[in-house]
Order: sequence, then C-alpha cells, then structure tokens
Amino acid sequence: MNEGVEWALHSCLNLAWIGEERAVTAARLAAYHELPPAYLNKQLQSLVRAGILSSVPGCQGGFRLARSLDRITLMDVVTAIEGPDEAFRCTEIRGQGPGATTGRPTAECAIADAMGRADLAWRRELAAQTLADVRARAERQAPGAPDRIRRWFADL
Amino acid sequence: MNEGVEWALHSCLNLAWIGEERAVTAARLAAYHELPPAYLNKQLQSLVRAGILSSVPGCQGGFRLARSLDRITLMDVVTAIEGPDEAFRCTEIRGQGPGATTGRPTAECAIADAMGRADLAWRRELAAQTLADVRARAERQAPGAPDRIRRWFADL
DNA sequence: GTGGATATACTCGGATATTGACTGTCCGAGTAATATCGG
DNA sequence: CCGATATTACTCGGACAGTCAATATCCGAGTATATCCAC
Repeated sequence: MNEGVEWALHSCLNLAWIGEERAVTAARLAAYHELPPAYLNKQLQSLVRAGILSSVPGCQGGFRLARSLDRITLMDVVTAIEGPDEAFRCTEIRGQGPGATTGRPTAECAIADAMGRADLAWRRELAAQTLADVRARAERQAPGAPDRIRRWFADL
Repeated sequence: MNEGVEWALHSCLNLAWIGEERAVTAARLAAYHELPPAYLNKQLQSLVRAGILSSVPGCQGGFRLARSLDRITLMDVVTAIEGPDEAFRCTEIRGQGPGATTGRPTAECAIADAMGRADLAWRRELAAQTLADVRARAERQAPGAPDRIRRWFADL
C-alpha cells in the first residue's frame, strides 16, 4: 500500500487538533514528521481532489479540513490516495489459451468473486471507522498529544 | 496486489480437476492460460515453499497438490505469494521530527490500530474460504469446465 | 498623514527525474527414460 | 535374448535482466502582504 496513506491520516488528525482558524502549509505539516515537503504536498492535493481537504492558494495559504472528522472515514482517505481500484484485479486468464470457452460470454469467475468478498470485508471495516473515532482513541492513549501539537504549530 | 496470486489460484484448481495421479509441469499449466512458463514456475515454487504444492524434479516431474483443497484457504495462497506482511505498514512517523515524544516508548498508534482492524477483517474473510468452496462455486457456475480441463490436460 | 498602485514574498499545482519492486528470462542441478554394449 | 551401464532428454530451482509505477523533486501560476509614492 502507498505510504502516502499513513501521511495523509496523520496530517488530517494534526489539522483537526490545530483547529480550523487558519490554513496550514504543506511544508509545516511535513516538518512536524520530517517528511519530504513536496511529496506530502502531492498527497494533500489528492485529498483536496477528493473533497476531504480544502486548499488556499497564494501567500498565507495552506490546507484545512473541508468537513469535520466524524464525516471522514478511513475508506475516504484510502480511496483518495490509492484510487478506487481494489487490490486484487481479475485479468480473466480463463479467456486466454486453449481453455477459453469460445463464443458465449464467460460466467462470473469464482476466484474473483471470492477475492472480492474479502476486499468487501476490508472496505466495510474501513468505511465503518471515522477519523473522529481514531482521534478519540489516540487521545485516550496519549492525552498530552493534542496540546503538544497545537502548541508546536502555533509557533510561527 | 501481485498478479501471481490469480495464476496460483487458477493453477491449484486446475491441478485438483486434473487429479493427483501424476505431476503436471509448469509449462503445461502455463500453456493452458498462455502465461509466461518460467514466471509461473516461479510462483509455483512459492506454493511449494509454503507446503501447498509438492514438486517432483527431473524428467516426468512437475507439481501436484500437497493436500486436499478443503485444507487450503485463500489466505494460505495469498500469504505464499505476497508474503506475510500486511498491506498497511506503520512507519511510526510520530517518532520523527519535533513532534517526537523523547524518552518514553510511544503508545500504540491509533492509526495503525484502525488500519490493522481492516486488515484483520480482510484476512478473516480469506481464511474462512477454502479452495474447495471456490471449486464448488466454480462448478456450479460452469458445470462443463472440469471435464474440459481434465480432457485437455490428458492429451500429451 | 492617507490612499492607491506597485513590488515582493510565499504557497499551491502540475510537469519532470529517479528509484525500487514486480515482471520476465536464462542456465545449472538432478532425475527418469532410453540407447548401447557385453554376455 | 537379457542385464548392466552410459547417454540423453526433460524439469525444477535459483540466479540474472527489463519494465512500470511509486517516490521524490523542481518550477510556474496566483494571492496576500509590504513597500513606495503622489497628493
């Protein structure tokens, strides 16, 4: 899986903790975790295209959450970064070679169907969890983190 | 996801339909779906290392199922080809940069935990389905396939 | 001193290199079948 | 004709290139701020 998913999730939580009063630049979000600034910017752009973040161009610009965390699921973020395709893609090799059933259209591939069920279970679990849930759990496990983050980003 | 997973699953089902009386070469299995023979051989070797297939070296050699389909899960095959690592890997970027909590070991990452739950749901679904289940469904959807396959592989 | 126009600095956005992993290929080790030769 | 041995053909197994997408970077478009100047 794309590494940008992890960066995007952390950045979304950081943006929520910072607050929405002003936009935060990609460079600043990247510096907090020592990530490549330009590449993180690329991932954030994907979130903007997906409607998860909104961007402000120009001086004093940056990114902010487009909607509250309880309306953003893990599935939303993963789809924004990774794309809509599922991991297992059936290339229908049944239709190649001497085993091909010439003429009539082939029935549903049982293998693709089985793999699709697993993929569906994965997506269900991702869609069931919102970033608000993740945030709540993170604050329970590390109560001091929100203040520490807010304070660091407040320093110009 | 690795394309070899699809090839491996189809090959396992084909081996089951052919029967276990004699080993089948990688070249023959590849020819049936017009796959690159040497590359399919590589994937089949992974299945051998995982104990799913057994291989017979030398002349008149080939591959055969090491155990019956009802004792092979989709999870087994995916793990054999893709490796044991889960799709989302947490690189613990919390521990990098100014946001790092110096000194004490960091608590469990809530993001990794949430992604891990989805991964677990995916694996559960893969482990719940055996190749015997997939075979049964395939035969229900295409009743003529088993005989057709057996006959083609019988021709030398 | 004040208002407006200009210059400036800063940030997003997309176009452009680079790297690593998946994909694909080739040759050697090992075995069964075959051919050869002697009895 | 029969048996033992050497040869051959064939297949797995791991080592070796090729290719594409993920990774990383750079430069231009656009905007708010600061500066400068005229009044």
